[in-house]
Amino acid sequence: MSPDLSPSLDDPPYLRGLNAPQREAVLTTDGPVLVLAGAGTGKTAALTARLAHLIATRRAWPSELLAVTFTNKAAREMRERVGRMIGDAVEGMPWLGTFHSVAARMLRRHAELVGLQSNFTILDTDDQLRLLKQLIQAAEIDEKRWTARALAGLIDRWKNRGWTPAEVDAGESEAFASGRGQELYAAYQARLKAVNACDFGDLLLHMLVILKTHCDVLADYQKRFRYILVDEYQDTNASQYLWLRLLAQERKNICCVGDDDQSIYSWRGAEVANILRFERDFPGAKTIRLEQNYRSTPHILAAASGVIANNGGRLGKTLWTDKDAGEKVKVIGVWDGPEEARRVGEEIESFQHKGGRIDNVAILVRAQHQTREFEDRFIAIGMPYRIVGGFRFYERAEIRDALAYLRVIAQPADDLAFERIVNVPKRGLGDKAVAKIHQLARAEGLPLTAAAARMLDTDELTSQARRSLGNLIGDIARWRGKLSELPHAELARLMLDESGYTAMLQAERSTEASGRLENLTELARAMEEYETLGAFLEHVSLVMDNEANADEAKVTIMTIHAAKGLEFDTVFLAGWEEGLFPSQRALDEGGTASLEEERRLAYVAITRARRQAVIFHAANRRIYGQWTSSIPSRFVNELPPEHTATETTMTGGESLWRAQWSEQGDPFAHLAAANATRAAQRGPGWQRAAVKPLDMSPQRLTEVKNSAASFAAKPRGDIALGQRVFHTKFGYGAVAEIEGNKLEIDFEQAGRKRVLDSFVTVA
DNA sequence: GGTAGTCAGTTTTTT
DNA sequence: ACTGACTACC
Repeated sequence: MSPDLSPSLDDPPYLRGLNAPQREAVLTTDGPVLVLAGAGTGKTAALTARLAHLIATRRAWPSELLAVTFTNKAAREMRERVGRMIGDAVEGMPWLGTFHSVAARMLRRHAELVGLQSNFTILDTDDQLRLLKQLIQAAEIDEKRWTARALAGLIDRWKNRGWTPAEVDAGESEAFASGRGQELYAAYQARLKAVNACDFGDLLLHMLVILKTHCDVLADYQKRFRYILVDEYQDTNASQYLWLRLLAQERKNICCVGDDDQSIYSWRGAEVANILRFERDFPGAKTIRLEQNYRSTPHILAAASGVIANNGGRLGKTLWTDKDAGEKVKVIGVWDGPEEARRVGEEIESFQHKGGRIDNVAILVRAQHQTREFEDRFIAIGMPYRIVGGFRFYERAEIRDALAYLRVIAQPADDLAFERIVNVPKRGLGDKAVAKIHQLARAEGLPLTAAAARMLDTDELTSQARRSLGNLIGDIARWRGKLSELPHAELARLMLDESGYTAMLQAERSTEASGRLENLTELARAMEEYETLGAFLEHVSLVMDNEANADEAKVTIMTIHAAKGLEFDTVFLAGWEEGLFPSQRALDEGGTASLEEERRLAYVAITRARRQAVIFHAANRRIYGQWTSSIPSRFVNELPPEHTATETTMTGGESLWRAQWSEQGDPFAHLAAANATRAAQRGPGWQRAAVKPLDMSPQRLTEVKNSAASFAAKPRGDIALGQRVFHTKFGYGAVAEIEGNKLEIDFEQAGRKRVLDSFVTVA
């Protein structure tokens, strides 16, 4: 059945203004659909109309639609636009969100199936690295040669591919510390489970494992989701792909929207192959191409098309527009970085004098460090600017500290949070004391807060440290008690005061410190918008964006990656030089595949412009403090000359550079994407297993809350009264009394002390 | 146990 | 050039 695509007066509002392919994308509701949407072709309009259509025609209730995006921004935009079409019904769309937020929502309902409690913590990169570092040290691996960052990257890659530790083969494992990668991955997962936490990759991987191994859970979701909608499909990784394929298998009503030419995230696991083989994955799939561009002028489109045409293996689209030709793409060669910044500044000023609004102007760079040059210049000339990316609100140290306090209260097993705050502000609990607590926690299998509480009954710590730790533990217990009485924002303020954190910042008396205090006030205020502390912490870990001053008109400076999905009247594309863009790393390591991704980046960059794109390249650039001469990017040469206007500030002109520049062949012509199928074959099959309903009763939650304090002592068998033992601090002694795992020992040098049995060895 | 000075590693980034 | 981590000192 083919839907009627001709516009008519009876059209519901959501169809108005859509062109024929867009209407087809909306009205082809059943069966698999792939929408290939080129840059600026009204993809989001079609997507939101499709959701509205499904709801308006009663094909599905809002709660029966699964709609996933990659960024919170895209999710928010979709929610708003659907809301405008269908009104409040959008409130009932719990499954519209990012992959990670949807997966987290699911995982909280089934956490126990992978050994977590439903209030699990979602770790950020910082926590993750600290944890991995501990594991690397514990495994006695040289942490200089094998860094935590490298391991984190590797584990992330494995998770992106949908591999649990058991699915990592020896060859892959070889990639870290001579084959110990898998072992460390397994240890990491065990530690995460022990502290009731997971990382971003786990949100998807755990859900994938659950769907694979619990077919009743899978069947439930397959039944629930009548229609599935996926945005930016070219950015999905293997694990997301497998997750989608499982969920769509039953009804096969899956609509994926994407553009293979805009796939720029392979370095974080995205596999363009997913979109390229959609028709094979879902036989009978209908492919719809959106090719009419509503954004850019013909010159800009032609320039972008000319560049991207150099890539192989594309699905192929021909963008067209009915706009007037407009201005050619300008290519400007300059002497060095500072001159580039100066020229851009001048161009913007003249744009301003002609009546242009500078919030319609963006400077796009390849790498974050390039933003500095522009920042310096704009400060000098008083041009208002805004740098997107960089430090986000929730990544600031003071915010992370405050969050760690909250996590210690909300999630008793969260050792990483405890470690972060144990000596912030300084309370005389340094590495030595923390190491002791760690040792005990490990020996007894306790969370750190519980181990610390136990430690207070002993003479292990110096009296000063003990007093200090006692106060902290007492405070934590008190705060936990207040959790049920006090609004959580109030509790946060109370904690920051009572812990001495605010006082610490006040004592600093610097401008930064007062900014930090303001940030903390802001944090507490943000908390008021959330029902529970748990909901707030979830928001923070999933939605790390910074919504601040958007009022004043400013020039936007950002990376090309950050600009994806945005558009501006005028776009300045800086640093188009070999080694910078395409990046040296892409040239050295990734072969053709990397180079093609850089080229897609160039395509994304050019297509951000509505009216004018200006490309810069400098002859000299300072890289890591060294001045280096550079040649124009090959992408400059790929621009069709009839659509560009070239200009140079150098004598001799651009031909000088072109003469130096010679075509470079590519020695690497391979890149395997062979792993997705492998993971699918490896699955443990469709085992039957009972699913316990999630217990969210108050009793259960209290149990969880108290569990930190209620671990039973396990006395060890090799110690009896009178046993001669050795203690690293107090030396040799004889056991005088035993009470559970607490010992009274008469030490030969130090006298009688109370210690825990895990600190002594039989002498 | 806390603080000041020396040395390596430097894309892109969202969740 | 810059940042973060580690070592040497107080």
